[in-house]
Amino acid sequence: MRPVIERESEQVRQRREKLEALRAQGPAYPNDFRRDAEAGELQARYRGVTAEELAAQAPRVAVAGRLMARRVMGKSSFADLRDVSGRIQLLVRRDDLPEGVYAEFRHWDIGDIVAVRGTVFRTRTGELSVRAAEIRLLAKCLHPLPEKWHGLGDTELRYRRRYVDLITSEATRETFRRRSRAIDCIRSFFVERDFLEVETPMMQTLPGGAVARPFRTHHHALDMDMFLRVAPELNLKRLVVGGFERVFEINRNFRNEGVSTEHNPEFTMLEYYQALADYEDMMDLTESLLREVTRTVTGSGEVEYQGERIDLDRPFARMSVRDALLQHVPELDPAVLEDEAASREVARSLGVEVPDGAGRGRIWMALFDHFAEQRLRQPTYITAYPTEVSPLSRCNDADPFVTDRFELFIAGREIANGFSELNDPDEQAERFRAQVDARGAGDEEAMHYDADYVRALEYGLPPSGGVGVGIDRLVMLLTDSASIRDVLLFPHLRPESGA
RNA sequence: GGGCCGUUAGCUCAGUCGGUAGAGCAUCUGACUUUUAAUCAGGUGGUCGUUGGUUCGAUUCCAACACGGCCCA
Repeated sequence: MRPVIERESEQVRQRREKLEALRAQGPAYPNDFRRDAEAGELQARYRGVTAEELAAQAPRVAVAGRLMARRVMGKSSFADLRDVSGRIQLLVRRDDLPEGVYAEFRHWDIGDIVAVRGTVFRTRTGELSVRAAEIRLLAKCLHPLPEKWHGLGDTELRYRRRYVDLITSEATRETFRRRSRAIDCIRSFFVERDFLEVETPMMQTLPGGAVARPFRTHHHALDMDMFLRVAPELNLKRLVVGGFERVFEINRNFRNEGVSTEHNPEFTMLEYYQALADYEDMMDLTESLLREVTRTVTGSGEVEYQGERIDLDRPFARMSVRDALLQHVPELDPAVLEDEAASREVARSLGVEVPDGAGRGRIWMALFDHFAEQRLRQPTYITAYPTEVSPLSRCNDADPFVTDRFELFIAGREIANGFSELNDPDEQAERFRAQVDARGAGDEEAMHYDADYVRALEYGLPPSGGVGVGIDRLVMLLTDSASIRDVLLFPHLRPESGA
């Protein structure tokens, strides 16, 4: 890691001197220039227009952007200008400009923000360019940009100085455009289906809705501890009780866990709830959603992720936790799964750690996490999760050991989690009590008893289905990103040390 | 939390079996009026992540620490 307190480099000093010279001449940061064209728009507009046709039209344009390259040949220079839409070449000639301007231009730096008025034309080699009749410096870049060819390679610097990464890397820009497009598409998908978008509190007096450790904070005026939410789930179901029968929220959750290529302490979650629907309806809905988002963002229902073809066009496979265990753990006898002591014994013999106090359900999941999860490459719904690990899900009518719940796995990673909602208030109260017991036994992730939520259920929650989708992981898939940090503009890192 | 790897010029990287460092790009000076990784000539720029140890001498060897990456829990 480089020291934070940077000695001013030779190059920064030189650029600062240039800035001081600019200040002496007048406003160094003017804001009176307005453009009437963007680079990408010009490229599109004149595609296929010949040099002769362009010369006849001689369109006048005003453009502005960052100077990305310069090729000086004496009294004439070419430069690359980049704006939000793309790139266009400038031709800057001494004899086209007012006296003295060209000499100044030659001292500008790569990275400077410049404005140009001029004529669109095609060069000898056919490249669309703007021949400058007027050129101004709008904002000085005081730091040298990373090398044009390799860009910024230091991953740490890419995350810490995302602005530099974005200046330098088209791949990074494209990742975040795709992220935005994905969220836009998700929003349209639900709005078209008459779902209401809502926002529920990030700060809660009681964290709930997921099995996770929360962040704690403090409200000074009220002098009370509060928690950052680990999920919006309970509030969203309160809204369904209130009569908003289809709701969704796209927002941040906070979980006080480790940081890894798949975990960031704050992450974006999509949750949606629909009355008069069960988990199978929600699987169908989720499948349509993911297929549509994938096609919209990537142009195809098939994506390549880290060298692997992932097909979201084909119907997603569906398999119960139990069947997944039997398929992926050959040592397992079906009878063993029915017996807690035998299950624990097998887990131990296979080197799978099982937490103290875990019942048969948690043992199943320990085995599943260890053996099955990473083998689920193509989109696969795993269903029938043990009730023990599903405190908010409705029990299966035929087999109350499991719930009507699913999780979706793609490329070995959990992408979505959904279920038929438990809407029996008395049973929910009982499940909360079991969670409180687990908490008492040392499970820090176990849920609290949420009396108001039980009361909401007492008013009657229509039978409903609900789903949560991890947006960051979905975007990783859509952008072929290996780490969650690559799809977060400002991933959490330790503070830069003070040298 | 554990293991492995990395940290050298603004950027991307070489290198020193221990004698205080190089390249390309960028930057500066000069040449050049259609280039596109422009070209040509010459220059500037470094507490070799931090601290300590070994040594006549450490950027290099050793240790601790910091930050990051990958894997594991």
